[in-house]
Amino acid sequence: MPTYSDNGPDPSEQDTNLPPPEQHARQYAAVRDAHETELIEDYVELIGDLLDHAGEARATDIAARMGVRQATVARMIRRLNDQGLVTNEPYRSIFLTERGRAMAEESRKRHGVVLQFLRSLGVDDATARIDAEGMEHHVSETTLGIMHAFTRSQNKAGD
Amino acid sequence: MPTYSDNGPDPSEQDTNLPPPEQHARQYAAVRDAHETELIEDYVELIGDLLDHAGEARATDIAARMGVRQATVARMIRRLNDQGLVTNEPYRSIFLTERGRAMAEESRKRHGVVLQFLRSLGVDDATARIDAEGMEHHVSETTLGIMHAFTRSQNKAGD
DNA sequence: AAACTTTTTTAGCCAAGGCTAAACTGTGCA
DNA sequence: TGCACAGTTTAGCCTTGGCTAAAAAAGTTT
Ligand SMILES: [Mn+2]
Ligand SMILES: [Mn+2]
Ligand SMILES: [Mn+2]
Ligand SMILES: [Mn+2]
Repeated sequence: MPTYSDNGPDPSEQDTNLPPPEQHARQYAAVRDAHETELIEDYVELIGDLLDHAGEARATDIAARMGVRQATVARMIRRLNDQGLVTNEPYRSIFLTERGRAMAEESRKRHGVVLQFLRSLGVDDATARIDAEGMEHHVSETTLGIMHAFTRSQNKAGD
Repeated sequence: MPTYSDNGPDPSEQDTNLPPPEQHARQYAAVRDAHETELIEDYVELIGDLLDHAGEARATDIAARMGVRQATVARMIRRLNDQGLVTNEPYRSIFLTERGRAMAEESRKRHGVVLQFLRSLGVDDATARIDAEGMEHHVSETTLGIMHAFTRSQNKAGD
């Protein structure tokens, strides 16, 4: 029977106490950082998916899948171009740069790990897809590794 | 050796195929919805925590823990007041309304479930806190329930 | 009591990310 | 060939959530 006496703080206390202010602030700062890159990553990932599955990435399709207006997409494409993630010429389809492809691949992989993890936890597909879309940007490398390992062990057990 | 022939779509295909455009759009819409309420919830939750642990919630402390400037906090407090979540008088401490208390309690609970879940997955405390701060807003009720059940079963197994 | 310090508030700047409306381009069909 | 329609771009509006700077109130010290 384990005791926690000389094993760090009492775990029941760990929940009710606030972390020190600086650590607390770093938590929120990490969330703000994630939100800065989140949309960019989703656009790049989506463009990569469209290129792979539909052969080309048109603004109309991006708008339909993002659920926003074309004007919104047009401005975002300009921003992606400014950041060196896509190449595009007026009235033509959009392509990823080398950097864009790398980001798309990264995002696709991370998104997949989170989605599979939720599925192997027992979450239904539609819900898992919704939750993964938001969660993926807030999962650290550490947690991602643990999720991946968990998924693998689950799938091994159930084959 | 299992076959997937009459068992729905081939699971290996489930990852590489895009969902239909309308479903895809709903995923991103859900993320946008979550982001609309996210900050509000974090403020209300933090104010509740400060009231419980420090006895009062001062703008300075909120700013320090949020990692933002006081001017930013001041404007957010006005917004919370407009939304009927807090009461505040000039140069005095901030209090939660009935609705505010309810939201704080909700958020606190949900945050706790996600944090405990990550811990029981094996994520270290500091990382779990950072990830939970962002993930909590993107976890559906369905997934939350599954996380809670998982945590309970883990803790039962390890006592 | 006066002076100084801290806290709070207000005003105004900026970028991001939604929107509508209108102009422009390109394509396909009569 | 010409024209209509679909797709794209641009201009300009709005809200959110950061920021700085400066004014005003409250609290503390001498
Ligand atoms: Mn994604
Ligand atoms: Mn996403
Ligand atoms: Mn949070
Ligand atoms: Mn988020």
